[in-house]
Amino acid sequence: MNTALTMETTTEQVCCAPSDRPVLNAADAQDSARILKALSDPNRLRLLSIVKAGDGGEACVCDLTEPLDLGQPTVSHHLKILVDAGLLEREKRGTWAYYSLVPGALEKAATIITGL
Amino acid sequence: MNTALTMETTTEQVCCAPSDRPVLNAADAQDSARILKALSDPNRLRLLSIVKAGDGGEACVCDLTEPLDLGQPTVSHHLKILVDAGLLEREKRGTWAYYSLVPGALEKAATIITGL
DNA sequence: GGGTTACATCGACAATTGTCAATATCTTGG
DNA sequence: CCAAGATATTGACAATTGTCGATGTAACCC
Repeated sequence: MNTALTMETTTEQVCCAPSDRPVLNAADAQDSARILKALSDPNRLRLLSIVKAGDGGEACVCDLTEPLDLGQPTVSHHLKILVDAGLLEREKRGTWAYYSLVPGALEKAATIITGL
Repeated sequence: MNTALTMETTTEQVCCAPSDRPVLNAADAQDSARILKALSDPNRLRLLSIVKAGDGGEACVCDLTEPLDLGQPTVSHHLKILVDAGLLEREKRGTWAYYSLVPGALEKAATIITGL
């Protein structure tokens, strides 16, 4: 919303002087939050874990529906969120859709946190 | 945290170890998701960034309300979520409440992601 | 004590989210 | 082409979330 973060020269320093160090701006924060929001659901974390541990680092939806005890549309929905966040990639082979981790995506997501 | 303590006695490694791989179970997933959920909001990310960049690694609410363009109750609400998640700690000095990062908390949160 | 300041809590509200049932789409096999 | 299977999409719903205004609380100052 407010992309204009103009620093007005206020002379009142009642509490503690804020230091002008590099601070996450609103736009970058929204970008980072979108990725972390995809990681903030327990079922999606389990999906990533199962995919990562899967044979060949991939898994199809039929392998993911059962261990999570969720309906198939719900699993597809979560997978879509993870793909949109750039964490998973989808490859369709025949009737099945295989999901695998995007290389380096999890490390990049972790860097968002440590690099705050 | 590392549950891989099964030091196998020089047995032959099969290339495709079948079923029981270390996959995140439901309880751990919920724990991890709670921490990551606290990090999944852009304003909370900015709060952490401002606190981290603040003088002495801390900041009081009066320094946090203005740059986020949020009301004071909303900032307090976000700060409570971050404290409950174990990411921030609160210290009251006089009238002011100073928030600072819990040492190692961000790194631990990042490990949740990379260690999936 | 009374007023002011800094922060927390409460109650309400709209927006978002996670889930499912139903349906659509797409691929393979007969 | 038709049937069956795997996955995606849609629509609906309850639950959660982010935000604000009003109020409560606690510490400081006159």
